[in-house]
Amino acid sequence: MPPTTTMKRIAGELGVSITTVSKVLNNREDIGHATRARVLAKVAELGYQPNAVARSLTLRRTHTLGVVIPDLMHSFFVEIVAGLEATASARGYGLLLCSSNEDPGKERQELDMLRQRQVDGVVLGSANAAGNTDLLQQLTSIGVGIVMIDRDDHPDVRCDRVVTDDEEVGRLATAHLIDQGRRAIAHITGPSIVHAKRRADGYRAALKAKGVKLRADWMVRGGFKEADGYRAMKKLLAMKPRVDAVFAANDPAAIGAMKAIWEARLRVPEDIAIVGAGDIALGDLLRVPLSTVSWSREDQGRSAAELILDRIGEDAARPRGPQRVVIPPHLVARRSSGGR
Amino acid sequence: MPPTTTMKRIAGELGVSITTVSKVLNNREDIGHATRARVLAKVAELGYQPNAVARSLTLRRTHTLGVVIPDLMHSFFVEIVAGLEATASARGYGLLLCSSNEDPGKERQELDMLRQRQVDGVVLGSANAAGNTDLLQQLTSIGVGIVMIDRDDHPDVRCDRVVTDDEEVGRLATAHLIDQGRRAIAHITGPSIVHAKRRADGYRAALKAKGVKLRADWMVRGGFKEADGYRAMKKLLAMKPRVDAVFAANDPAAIGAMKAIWEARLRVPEDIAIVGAGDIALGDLLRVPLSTVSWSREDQGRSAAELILDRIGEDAARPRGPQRVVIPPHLVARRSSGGR
DNA sequence: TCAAGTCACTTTAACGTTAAAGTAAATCTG
DNA sequence: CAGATTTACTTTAACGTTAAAGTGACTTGA
Repeated sequence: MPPTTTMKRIAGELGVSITTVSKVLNNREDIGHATRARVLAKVAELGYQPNAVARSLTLRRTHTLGVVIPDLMHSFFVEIVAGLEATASARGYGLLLCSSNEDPGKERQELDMLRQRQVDGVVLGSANAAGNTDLLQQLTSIGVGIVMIDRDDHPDVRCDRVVTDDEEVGRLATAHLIDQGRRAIAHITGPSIVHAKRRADGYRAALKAKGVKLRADWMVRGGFKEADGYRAMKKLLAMKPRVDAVFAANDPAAIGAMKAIWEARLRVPEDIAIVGAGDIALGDLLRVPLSTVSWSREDQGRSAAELILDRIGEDAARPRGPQRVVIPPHLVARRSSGGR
Repeated sequence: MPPTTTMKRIAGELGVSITTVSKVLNNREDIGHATRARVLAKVAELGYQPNAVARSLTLRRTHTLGVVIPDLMHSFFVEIVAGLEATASARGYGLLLCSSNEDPGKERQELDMLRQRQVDGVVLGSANAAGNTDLLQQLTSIGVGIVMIDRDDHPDVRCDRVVTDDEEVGRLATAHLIDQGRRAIAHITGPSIVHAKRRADGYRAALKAKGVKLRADWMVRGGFKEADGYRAMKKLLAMKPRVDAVFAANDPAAIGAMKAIWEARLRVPEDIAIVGAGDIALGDLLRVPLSTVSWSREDQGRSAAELILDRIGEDAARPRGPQRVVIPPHLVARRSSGGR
């Protein structure tokens, strides 16, 4: 192994002090023309690269963000990470990626690891992490910036948040179905998290706004998985009169619902129109392309990175209160709602 | 901001030397019962956490792997990262994630960044990176381990590799179509990289092995994107007699081919059977579920992590030559091939 | 009983960098 | 032309940790 090139080596070969080399590399003013040139030449000759670890130690800055997401396999989070990566990388920050697998224990462990590694900030995409409030507070207290993605829990943690307008998601989906002339519109709800509840609120609000009847038994308990949507739809199909449209809390649930409809030998959208939410990849390639409510995950990731970097970066303005960025959703009308 | 708890602080409060604290935390033998207990108590009381940056500086080990992939949006690479993450995290290693966007320039920049950050190893998932051989060699020369995923270029770089058996991929797909009774089997090729060429080799080999005629004009130039498959299929549909089966170099191309078939008012698989490769997410939810050849990307990621950690980890055996792990593919028969 | 260990520590130095304070020599100022 | 200022550096200390060498006190062995 060749000896690593350090400032010491450069200084030694030139007969100047290490500090002089450091100053040249940091573009300090108090270095003479000639010396600067000599140092730069040597740096090029030896292919010197600064050691970021040593730098981090003195500067107390790692230029690294920790990213904790619940599930790498879920395209949703990955798209957010893509947005994060683009912004962070452009600003010279690295991303330390962790997966919590929805497990608060693992999440805790990962957060601890990130703290030990002295990351400058943490992006938290976990869907559930009750119980780690203490750690999060501790992190902010030692100056680590935190951004939460699509979460409204941990009210006591002073941090930025980037969220979707979930009520608007429900409103857009439902209003679209009404606009398509449907009047018996059901909702397959998600799990009991704020997230999903707000989508249900939007569903109710849209019906009310347009004066369409809301029947309590048309809101059936579902979930965020395909099987949940399937089961819920089975229940809806058993009711009379039959509903003519369904807004499912997310796309996998909507796909499950479609499967149940086909099994009952009915047609989508002729007999029952379907709208989901989340715009999963390939939704447009399904047997019946799925209408959905979408929002830019890349923007969400980008915003998260910007918030945190503006808070902790060198050019950080004076301290400011917790920010909240809302990413607006929009309707993607495909065939499942008869929208196209 | 509360003062950070360091070994210095602990040593100070107890009136012992910093080294003593360090020894306790590293479970060294030469510390007395009583002292050990006192230190441990203080550590717990102050919630001391070691500073990984300082540790890295002295130990010359960051316990971090760099991961460079071409595209975060592509589920293929993400699944590999998931495999990597699980293994690395379990062994106490962090993952520094970079996206090269298929751009050799950006890749170079990312590799440089990883070097400055003193990562212990690099996992290279980039699809193309001609021109960076020098950097890679330099990295290995300073002791950084490298694993390449699904690549056979850069023959001069001494590193481990984890690849699929692409010829087998082609063989499995083609043999399956033959077994389904098809005899006019076309192949939509991928781009001109070894990867895709080997799949074509497998196609030819399978036909030959089973004595099925191979017509040169049944191999049409495609690509790895949906549009490529669509275009290629258009050409195939213009030929007489019509083919009754197609093996597309990957799933997106297969999906494009199906679209072309439907546009021609033909049926899949009744008129033309289709098999892809790669097993993209949701392939089973398509209008016609897509038959494909799959292999475990998670295993691929896991293997990569194991190879590199066994090479560079503290428990690393004596130096060994470059390893090569082959992940075996298997057929996933769905409806598009009439296989189910 | 005294040299040779052993035990339980401490001291010193180092990892590669930057910040702050120090210092000669050259230059300006009135 | 003496004192103040500027220029172009160097010295010292620090970031938080670990490795290697050192050091007394106490134990062992013949």
